[in-house]
Amino acid sequence: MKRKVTLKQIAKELDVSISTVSKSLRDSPEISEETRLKVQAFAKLYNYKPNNIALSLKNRKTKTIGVIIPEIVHHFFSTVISGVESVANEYGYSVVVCLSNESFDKEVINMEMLANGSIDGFIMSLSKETQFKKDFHHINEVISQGMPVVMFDRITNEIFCDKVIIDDKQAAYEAVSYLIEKGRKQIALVTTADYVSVGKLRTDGYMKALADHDIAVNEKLIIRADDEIQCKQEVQKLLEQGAIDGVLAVNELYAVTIIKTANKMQIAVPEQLAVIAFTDGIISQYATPTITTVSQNGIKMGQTAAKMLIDRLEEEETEYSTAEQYTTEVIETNLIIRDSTN
Amino acid sequence: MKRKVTLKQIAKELDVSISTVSKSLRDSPEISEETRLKVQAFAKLYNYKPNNIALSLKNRKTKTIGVIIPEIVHHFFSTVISGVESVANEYGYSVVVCLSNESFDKEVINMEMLANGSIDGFIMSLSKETQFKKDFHHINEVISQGMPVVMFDRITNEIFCDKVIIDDKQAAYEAVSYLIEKGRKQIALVTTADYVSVGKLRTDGYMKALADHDIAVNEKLIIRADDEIQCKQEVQKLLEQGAIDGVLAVNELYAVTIIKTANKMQIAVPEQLAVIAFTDGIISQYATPTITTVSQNGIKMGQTAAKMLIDRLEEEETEYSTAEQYTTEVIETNLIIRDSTN
DNA sequence: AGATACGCCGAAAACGTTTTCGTGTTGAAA
DNA sequence: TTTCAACACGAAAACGTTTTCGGCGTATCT
Repeated sequence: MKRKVTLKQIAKELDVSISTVSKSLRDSPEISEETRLKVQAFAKLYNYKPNNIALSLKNRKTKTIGVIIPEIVHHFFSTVISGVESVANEYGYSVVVCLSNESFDKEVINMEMLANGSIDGFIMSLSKETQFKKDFHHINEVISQGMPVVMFDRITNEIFCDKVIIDDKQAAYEAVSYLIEKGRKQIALVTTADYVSVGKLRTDGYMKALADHDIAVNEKLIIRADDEIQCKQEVQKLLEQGAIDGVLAVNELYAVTIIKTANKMQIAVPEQLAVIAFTDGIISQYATPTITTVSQNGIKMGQTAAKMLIDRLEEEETEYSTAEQYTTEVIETNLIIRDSTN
Repeated sequence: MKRKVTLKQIAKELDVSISTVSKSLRDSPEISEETRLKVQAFAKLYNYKPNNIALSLKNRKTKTIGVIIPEIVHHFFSTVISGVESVANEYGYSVVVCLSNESFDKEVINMEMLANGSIDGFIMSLSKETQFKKDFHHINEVISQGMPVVMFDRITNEIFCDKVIIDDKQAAYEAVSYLIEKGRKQIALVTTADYVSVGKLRTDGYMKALADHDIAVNEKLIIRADDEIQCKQEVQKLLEQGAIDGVLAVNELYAVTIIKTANKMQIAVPEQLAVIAFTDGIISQYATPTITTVSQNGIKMGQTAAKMLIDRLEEEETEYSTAEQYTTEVIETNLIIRDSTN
């Protein structure tokens, strides 16, 4: 078991100073070619690699990005991580992932843990509980310490930082409009509680689409479901009443639940009921019928967020940071037409 | 923008030495109560938190676990991460995730990057390319430097380290046996190339089940598909010949592809074709019909791997490490019966 | 009174780097 | 021969901690 070799050991072995070794390895012109080559050869032989921790301490930067998300077992969030990871790596950054499990406390703990020197900046999406409590002190804390934060998807306007989102309202608007154009007249919206930021926006888009097409909003057709069971029950009621011929579900799980419910009631999808889901994921691609979705492009969100954060980090370096202007990038969505609409 | 406060700053402010501050904050009995309380109050006021990097450098350990997986946009791997994260957090460890994207080179680069002091140990699953090349020098490298490695799921016997796997052979055996018990006689196996370690084992289990039930193995019923398109084509051929009434697919995607193919050919699942998939994930739960699966319990795999690694790390601490015995934990699988079998 | 003990605190080393500055040697120019 | 620049290298500080050791002042014991 040969431990990692350090500059000091090389120096001692070669009977030169640590400085000489360091300079040699960094090809400093201060060092004679003879010494330089000798040191380099020795270092290569012993497979010397500089210690990241020591570098981090010295440079006061870690080249690491912290990502905090509510859940990783969630196709959307994994795609975001995937996107973050790709551009982070491209720029020589590592990624550390922490999960809040939708819990405020865990979100706070994780942030504090990472904020103490472990990372250079954050990319995060708020937990449900945080959105509910509207308590963002932990985020303001790290920002005020000069650590850049980029929020994505589940954001809040109460925090000033860079953000990347999709235009939830517009996306919902387009989805509902599509249903209307296809001749649907009684369109339900199945969403989550309003305190989840995206839920509210999607509801707004739904309403606007109806209004623009001169369809009256029927509050009974707006279902706020906490889980799939509730979703199923509520939708079943509406279907029994023959009250709907189209539905926009706020996520894939709800959409597939709705389709299954309809099937069980001998209601054909898409003939009698057209379904569109937010969040394009695996399920929509493999459900029967395949589901028309609003694609969120998590990869691109992740890539954009990472790029914004890294720009912020490198800009800081050059201390030009009078440009304290935060920006919000909007990632375009698009409707992926599949078999659950016609 | 108030930068994080350090011991040095507190010391200067309070006109004591750095040592005194450090000791006060760690409740050392060396320090008088008066000084101690004064320092603690001041530290609390300025929200002092020790710098992790400095601690890592001093203690030569980072309290961080490195996880390298082939893909994160994959339900199984995300559940594993989720499991790792939960027990890591419980023991005060962070998790940094790197993706190999099934590429050997990226796997090597990521490992070398993390191995230089960034983490205390690895949890990893081999990329396809690595399994194909059978080049494990990068893993042996870190192990020989005294860094513990735990491999899970996609492992190799050529590396000596702790491992956590499922009994792929046994699981396949049980799945096929179940099909046979349900009266299926012509059972196909749809798998991947044999160099993927789990592929080989599952094939073995399939063969053994047939043999134990006195059914001759028909090589034509063993399909090695590189992707879903190939899977579809091959299965379609078999179905046209009426050659099969049951199938074990090595993953969910293949299973759902097979079901869709059958549906299109007016072949009823499960009546005319029973389907079982390896890897219980989202798709199986929401496909139509829902799919009977071999559950892999990624969460538990992750938890077990994390526990093994942490045990290894803390054991090292006490330098009792004569126990250089590596163990392999086998996570039990179970068949989740759904609607694709009867 | 002198020796001893103890309470309280600071200096310094260590972790592994990078970098600035200083210093000794050499050779050439004056 | 003196002066000076160029060259090659080393010492030391710095990043932020923890911890060992030593020291000083006061109180206690003989």
